[in-house]
Amino acid sequence: MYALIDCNNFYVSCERIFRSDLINKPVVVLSNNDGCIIARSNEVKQLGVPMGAPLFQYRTLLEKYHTTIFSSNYQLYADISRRIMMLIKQYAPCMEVYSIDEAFIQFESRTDYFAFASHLKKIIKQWIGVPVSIGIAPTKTLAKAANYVAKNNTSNGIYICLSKQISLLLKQVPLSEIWGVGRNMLEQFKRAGITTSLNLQQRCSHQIQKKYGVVYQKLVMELKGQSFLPLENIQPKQKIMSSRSFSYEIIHFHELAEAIANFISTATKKARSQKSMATGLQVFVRTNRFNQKSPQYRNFIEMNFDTPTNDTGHLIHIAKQLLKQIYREGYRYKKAGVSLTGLIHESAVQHQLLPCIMPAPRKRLRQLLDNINQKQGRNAVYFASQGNHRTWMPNCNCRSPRYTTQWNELYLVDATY
DNA sequence: TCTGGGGTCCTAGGACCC
DNA sequence: TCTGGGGTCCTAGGACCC
Repeated sequence: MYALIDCNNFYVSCERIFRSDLINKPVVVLSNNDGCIIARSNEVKQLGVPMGAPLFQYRTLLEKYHTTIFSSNYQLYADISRRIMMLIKQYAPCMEVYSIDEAFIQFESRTDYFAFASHLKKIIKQWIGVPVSIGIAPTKTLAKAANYVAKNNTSNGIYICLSKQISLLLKQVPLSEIWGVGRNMLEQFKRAGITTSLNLQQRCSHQIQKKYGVVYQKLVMELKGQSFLPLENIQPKQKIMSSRSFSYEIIHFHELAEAIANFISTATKKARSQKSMATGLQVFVRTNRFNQKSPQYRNFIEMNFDTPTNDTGHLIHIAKQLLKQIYREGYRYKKAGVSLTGLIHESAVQHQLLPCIMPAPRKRLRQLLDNINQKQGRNAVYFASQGNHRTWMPNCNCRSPRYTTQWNELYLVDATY
């Protein structure tokens, strides 16, 4: 059997840990640059505010209901997530961390599913402060569906589906909510007369495979109760991306280059932390696609290396050369980013026959930089090309304190002393 | 005025091999 | 006019996820 443990309105719940005054009050969390609404409390969902909606379209409505608005605080959310996952792991060693707010666990059949789920739910609320929903079923896809019912159709946030009860479960889950059915497939299925989860479950999996491919064959088998998707281990990323929308539209090359240098710094740091080297680099820029009045331009360039690297300085240099090739004067750039591609493990690097371009001292330098930044805080030391002011950095005007990861932002219990 | 930032997998088709 | 029968690897694009 599988269980899916999913945090309720995760980012909002993280904010509420330290703001108990906001429980049962409308709360939203915004994307980078304070652009879109990416997490909503139940009160806000009930107002009809959709996921991913631009803030400016709903600001009046939110203000009318005295909604508390937060910029995103990823350091906080990542730390809370880490604590929850560690706690779950104590109860269920066979575990897959599926996303920042979801984990699958697998266990042998037992008789006390409900007691087990209730205990887990209670302990996570008590120790961490985050409410979760738990769905239990014979396959991962069905556990996802059970979690949907747990969240929406139950009062205790737990739903258990045994093998014989699959039809009863699927009757409560719209096809659009089935894991793996996106907007496109929903349309395609609809044209084939498949409009409900049960319709899809009852189709012959071979015919589904012929028409839609092996992905959807597995999906149908999973809906029938036959497990095809195993728990997966955390794999090193195959590519690492870093990009941002700017707080204003950038015109000058040097500002764009400064932003790109920062993206390289972020991406290479991630690559080093998973002991990966990049064999390729992509750089892209684009103007504001929503501002149809100003001329539009977007471009992308990539380069592959003979010698894999994760050296920040080296990659900043290359990225700047690439940026020169796609930068055009006269445009107003709103977004840019980089991707490290073809990542391979350090130990798998094939060295060149001819002298390596990356002498050993660079490796020591990289380690030193990472160590200092680890101890002293992000960007305690950085490359000059990353700039000092970074005025282009996305807005985050309503970010809460990073209560659990920054000494100077600790939760203040009493300020009298 | 204001519109996020990441990822994965699969398939079809072309280039190339013997 | 006639023109084999296998393979592999790579890439672009399309689908999905949070």
